Amino acid sequence: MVVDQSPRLDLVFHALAHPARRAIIRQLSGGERNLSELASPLRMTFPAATKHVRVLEGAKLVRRRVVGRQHLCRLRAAPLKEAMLWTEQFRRNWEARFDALDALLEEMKTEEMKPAEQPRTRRR
Amino acid sequence: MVVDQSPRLDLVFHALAHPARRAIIRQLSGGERNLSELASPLRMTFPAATKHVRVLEGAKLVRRRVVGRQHLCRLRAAPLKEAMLWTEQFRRNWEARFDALDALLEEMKTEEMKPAEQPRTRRR
DNA sequence: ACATCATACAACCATATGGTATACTAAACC
DNA sequence: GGTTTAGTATACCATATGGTTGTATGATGT
Repeated sequence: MVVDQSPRLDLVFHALAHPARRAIIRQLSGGERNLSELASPLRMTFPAATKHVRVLEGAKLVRRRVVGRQHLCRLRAAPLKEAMLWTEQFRRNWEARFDALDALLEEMKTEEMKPAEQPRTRRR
Repeated sequence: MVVDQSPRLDLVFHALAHPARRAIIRQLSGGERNLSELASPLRMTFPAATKHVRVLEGAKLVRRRVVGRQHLCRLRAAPLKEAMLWTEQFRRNWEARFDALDALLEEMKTEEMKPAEQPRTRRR
């Protein structure tokens, strides 16, 4: 498992990487919306906005149901949970209180694995 | 604040959207690595790999320091925390036990704010 | 029946992305 | 001093992305 080959995460993170799509998600967190409602606050044409919705659908973040001439979209946040779980793996890397311990363990490991590498001092 | 205009999040989520870059982050979570170490497990040429490292640097997820001819990279996970906090906003949308309450609150809100909108029944 | 509304679809465009190959620079090693 | 070694820089390529305009379709309201 050298390269974390997870096309699902690719799609989800890519979907989140655009402000318009995050704005859509935000709107949908307030409940179901049709495409016009989703598009109107975005400073772009309607087709552009619906393309963003399609990207979100591709990532399984949005589900659409057609009612008459309206396409109602609803947030499916489960993939966000997956994304958050992936991110969560690295929590210890941003928790400051672990920094010193991390540094120590790291130096002990590098010393026994790669004796050539001298222990380094940490800044911050 | 219609469109969540946060270029930082753009960069972070985009950085996470590629398996090679997630693999690099994973490696760096085990401590400092030089570019060759980062590149070797990725099935691509060295220049391609260093481009990915640059993307991570652009998102402030990786910091590089030069020691002799080696470029040592270290994970800066703080931006991951930001990303996780953004995602966290929508936790209630994927927590099943809140679904019924969410639906109720949503219907109450839409009834008082937009009287034209008829309360919709929720599936699932 | 007709106009309007909500949306789709296609063509097109500029730029970004992800990759390659090749040539270059500078430190480390013998 | 010459050869690895580690990494950069440039040019190039195919495809993806994010946007536009214009046209079509089908449901709704009068």
